[in-house]
Amino acid sequence: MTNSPTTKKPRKETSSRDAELTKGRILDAAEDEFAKAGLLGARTEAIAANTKVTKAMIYYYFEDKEKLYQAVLERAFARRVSAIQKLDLAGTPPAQALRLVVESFLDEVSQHPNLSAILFYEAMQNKGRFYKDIAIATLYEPIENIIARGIEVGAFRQVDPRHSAVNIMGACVFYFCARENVKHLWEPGTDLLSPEMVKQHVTEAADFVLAGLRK
Amino acid sequence: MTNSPTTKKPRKETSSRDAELTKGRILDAAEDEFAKAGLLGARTEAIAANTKVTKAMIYYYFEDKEKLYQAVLERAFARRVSAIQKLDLAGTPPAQALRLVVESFLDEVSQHPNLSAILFYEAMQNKGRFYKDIAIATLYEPIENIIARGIEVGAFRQVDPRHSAVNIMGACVFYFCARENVKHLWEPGTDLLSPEMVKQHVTEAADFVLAGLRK
DNA sequence: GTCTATAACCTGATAGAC
DNA sequence: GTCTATCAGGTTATAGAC
Repeated sequence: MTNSPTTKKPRKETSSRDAELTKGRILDAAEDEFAKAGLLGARTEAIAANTKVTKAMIYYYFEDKEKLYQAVLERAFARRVSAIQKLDLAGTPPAQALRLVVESFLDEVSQHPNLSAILFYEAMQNKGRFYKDIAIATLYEPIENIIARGIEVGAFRQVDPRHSAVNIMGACVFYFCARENVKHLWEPGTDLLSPEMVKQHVTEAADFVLAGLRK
Repeated sequence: MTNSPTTKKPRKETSSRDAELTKGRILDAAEDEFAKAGLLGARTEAIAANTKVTKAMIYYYFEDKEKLYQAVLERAFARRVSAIQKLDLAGTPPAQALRLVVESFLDEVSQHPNLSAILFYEAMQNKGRFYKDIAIATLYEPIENIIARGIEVGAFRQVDPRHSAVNIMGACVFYFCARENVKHLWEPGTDLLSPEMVKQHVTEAADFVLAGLRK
């Protein structure tokens, strides 16, 4: 908002003093911490430790822990919303449309694995207190609608679209959420977020979902 | 261990003073609390509040919060182990066997919805620090083996058994874990743990899984 | 076995100097 | 904008009476 011509000028290089940078760093560290521990378990001290500034800065920029949490959710959902808006779901045949949403969602989760964990914590501990409506609108309803359409057209089995949408989400995100646990199923040292592993999961999950509904 | 003949005699009815009863109550309350908040977020105070005894009893019987958590996990897994041992998986054709494990697992989760939440928290927060091995042996490996067999026999598609096992677990438990959030998809006041809703989920999930693998 | 009281510590949040 | 210091309240865990 300041129009001062000095705004863009790099300041002393000694100690970084940049509002946007600091704010961004806090958001990044907070996203990590909330993904690991949820709103309840997250520690502001731990967030600060992964930042190049002190704990006091969290309160300076975000007022309190809960507001910071909401800011993290907002940023994460902004990505989700813009991703889903790019898809022309209504104009695509159901089977293809379903693959589109699932793959779009999985691609995003692959690039931001924190999202699925945060969503899950939010659903489990906070009962969707903060993001309920937007989550339903961007995650479940699009899938539910496609399934309903697919049944009408005779492309999908006679399932309950709502239950199916929920189960599909589960099949998609579980891998990411539980990765630090299920990784023990694979050879020691296997990174479940490596490009190859992620690619395989996306393929497997999308195929699984499509096969599960197809008539 | 005490052989005293007075052991079974009911004591004064005034103030219940029964070791096993108290221990059981603490375990029950703890299971609820850990399912809601995870090891990290759980409050011993909250556990005590849902017991008819005080917080001090938790430490008297279980030493500390982490030991109590482990006791809860052990009890929950004992149920899982005994349930899976009752099934004759090796002697049953793959498709049927898979339906058997999935339904057995879902039935148990239906009756003890806490299990799925605890498993999930354990996987996410604690990275399976406490129950990793037994979880793999009782949850993932049986499914993985059936899938591998089903592919050999030509009953299932050519999938990766390991990835599929993980995705199947996700499709099964997500409904229970996220119930307080996804319930907003249904009419207000809908109880996702009601017998009808649970029955529908079990049917939908089992069908979905089978259809997703069948050739 | 169960309680009350409290110690010891942790964590969110703020004040005030720079 | 950033830091250090610190407070207030919450939380685990224990001591000791009954």
